[in-house]
Amino acid sequence: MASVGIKDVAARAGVSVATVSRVLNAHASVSPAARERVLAAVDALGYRPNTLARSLRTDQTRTLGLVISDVLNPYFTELARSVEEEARALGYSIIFGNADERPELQDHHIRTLLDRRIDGLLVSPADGGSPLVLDAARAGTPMVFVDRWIPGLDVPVVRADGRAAVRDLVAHLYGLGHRRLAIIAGPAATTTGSERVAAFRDALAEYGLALPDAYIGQGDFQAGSGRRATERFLALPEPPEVVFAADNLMALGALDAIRARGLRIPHDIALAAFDDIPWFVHTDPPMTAIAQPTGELGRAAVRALTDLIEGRTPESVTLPARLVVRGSCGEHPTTGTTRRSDA
Amino acid sequence: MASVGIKDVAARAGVSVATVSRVLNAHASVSPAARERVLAAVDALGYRPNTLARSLRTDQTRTLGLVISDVLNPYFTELARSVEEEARALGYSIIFGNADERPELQDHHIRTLLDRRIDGLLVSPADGGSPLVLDAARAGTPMVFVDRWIPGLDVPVVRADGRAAVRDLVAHLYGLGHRRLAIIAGPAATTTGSERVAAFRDALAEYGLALPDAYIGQGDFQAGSGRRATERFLALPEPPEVVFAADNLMALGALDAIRARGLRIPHDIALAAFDDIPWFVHTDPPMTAIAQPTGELGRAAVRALTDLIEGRTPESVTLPARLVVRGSCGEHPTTGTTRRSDA
DNA sequence: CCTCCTCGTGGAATCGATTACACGAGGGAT
DNA sequence: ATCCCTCGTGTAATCGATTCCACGAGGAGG
Repeated sequence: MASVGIKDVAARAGVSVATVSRVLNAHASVSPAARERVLAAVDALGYRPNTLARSLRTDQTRTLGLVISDVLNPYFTELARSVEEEARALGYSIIFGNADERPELQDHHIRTLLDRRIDGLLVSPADGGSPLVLDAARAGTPMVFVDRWIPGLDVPVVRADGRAAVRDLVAHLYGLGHRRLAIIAGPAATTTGSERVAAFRDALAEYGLALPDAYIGQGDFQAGSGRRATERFLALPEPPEVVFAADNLMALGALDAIRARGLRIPHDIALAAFDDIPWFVHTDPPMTAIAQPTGELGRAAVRALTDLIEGRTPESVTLPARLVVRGSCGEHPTTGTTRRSDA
Repeated sequence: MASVGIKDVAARAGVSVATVSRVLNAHASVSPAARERVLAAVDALGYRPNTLARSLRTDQTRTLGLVISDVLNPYFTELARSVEEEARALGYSIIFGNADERPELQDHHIRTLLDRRIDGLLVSPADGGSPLVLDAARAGTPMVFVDRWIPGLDVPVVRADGRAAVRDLVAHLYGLGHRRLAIIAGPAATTTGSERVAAFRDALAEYGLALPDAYIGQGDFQAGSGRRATERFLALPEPPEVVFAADNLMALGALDAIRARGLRIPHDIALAAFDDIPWFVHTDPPMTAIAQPTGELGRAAVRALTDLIEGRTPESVTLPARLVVRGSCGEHPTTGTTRRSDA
């Protein structure tokens, strides 16, 4: 039971704990003979340093916290995966927290992570201004926002810019003859929630199209809200011809609602989504979507955070998203095909 | 910068650190007056106990490790979510590790988790006998297997039994007139990899059907392998009429391959999958799948592990999986519909 | 031969908590 | 009045590492 500690190693190697620590940390001046004996003892005893004790003493954990908005969202799991990968390559571990799009759960995880004395925090804030996040930022906790951010804070932001892609999407829809376009927005308290609506409205304006309030559904980035918003659209006296979901889960909900009504896509109504995921190639019909460079974002975010931690000065990063046209918005008159891009 | 410690609280409250610790841990005998002053000081200073120090001293972290096979697999993210939820309700935190179906990565994470002195480990082993896992189990690390397991170890297992559902699936396929049935298996080193093939073979035998080697594709539970196995099936002189993928990602790969060949489901070939996910309702066509009670499994696994940690004796849990018929295997002659179940 | 570095090493303080033990005050029983 | 508990509290040891400082040995330079 009593796990082996540095003292046991020292005893077996016939040296002091100081020397053991020195060889373990590649510190200066240890004789080859001593090093040899220590290494042998470590090996024989199967010694593993206690990271708790080490971190307590050195005041660093070589651990990063990542609070994502929703584990069930494939976009965020891909992000999480790339974050962990890059962190591992840089010698850090990641501890994840899943906010489930709930601010109080987000705060719970941030609190836990801070209590664990992580070296830095990667957050995709579920709301616009959790006091905890603000405090942590001001208290100097190394922090980087990824995907979403909170304005007015001196915290680097790593994200995708979807404005151009949204413009491309609207052009595509307009070219298909659609005029009544609706959007299912994310929470207004999140940057991605409001920005995507703004980008959509601006793009519509370029075509002389308005975005009436009735065509803005309030969602929360989860499937259920996409379903409800879509049902409301379909119940309108003049329903939209296109529904644009601000993330992939709300698009899933929209699919549910449209299918439940017995309508066909894109014949009866068109659908498009922000965030591209592998399943969109195989939905019925294949989904036109805006793809983010997710892996790049995750890696850039980790690099920014480790820069911050190790005393370098990171920059915010903005990468472009791009439109991937498939069949869910209708056949393109010029090409006569519903499929322009797939796996 | 110097974060506030228990000493600062003690000083401000005019008591000793022992007293502070006692009120914080709801220990016996502290006068109401002292408790009051301590609480006030904690509040005023924004004191948070250092979990590293606490854990070092008490030799417990109230943290569980969960090593999942693949974060990109919706089945495992759902599992992870329910595990975290139940653990939180029980007062534990979860640290995740993603093995990406790679044994060496799995071992990396187990090593890291053990180094962090987690109180217990939840594993879905990516291979049949990592020495690390065996050692940890024998060394008495509280451990529970979930979904997959390693035979011959005295470790509780929480999993779904798919045998009955697989039998139902084969009955369904047979009833539809299919006779040449193929399977894309998971790694033989995993229990789920070999069990699902065995269940499938046994069910076929009940109908007097054989499972030739050529109809067993070797996959690794990831999309790419599903694609390759399917391509091989399709290149056969006598290709199967049905492909049954042993998990949802390989089914995704199979869809890619089938689509790339320009074939139609279920007209040219039928497809079914183990693991049901929300997207399967909307694939083209909707996917017939075997659904596991994922949330139940996660919760049961956490309860088993905490039982183990807290000195109770947990039991292994086996829950039944069930068949969900949709359209991907063909129209049912008696019902004349392709959709029997959806969202 | 003496002095002065450098090198390898060990002793002991330290990180921030928990907790065994000791101790003094106050109250009840005799 | 004395004895003995109980209650509230503080002192100090402890968890397992890292690291400052001191010290002795040995080599180089004068």
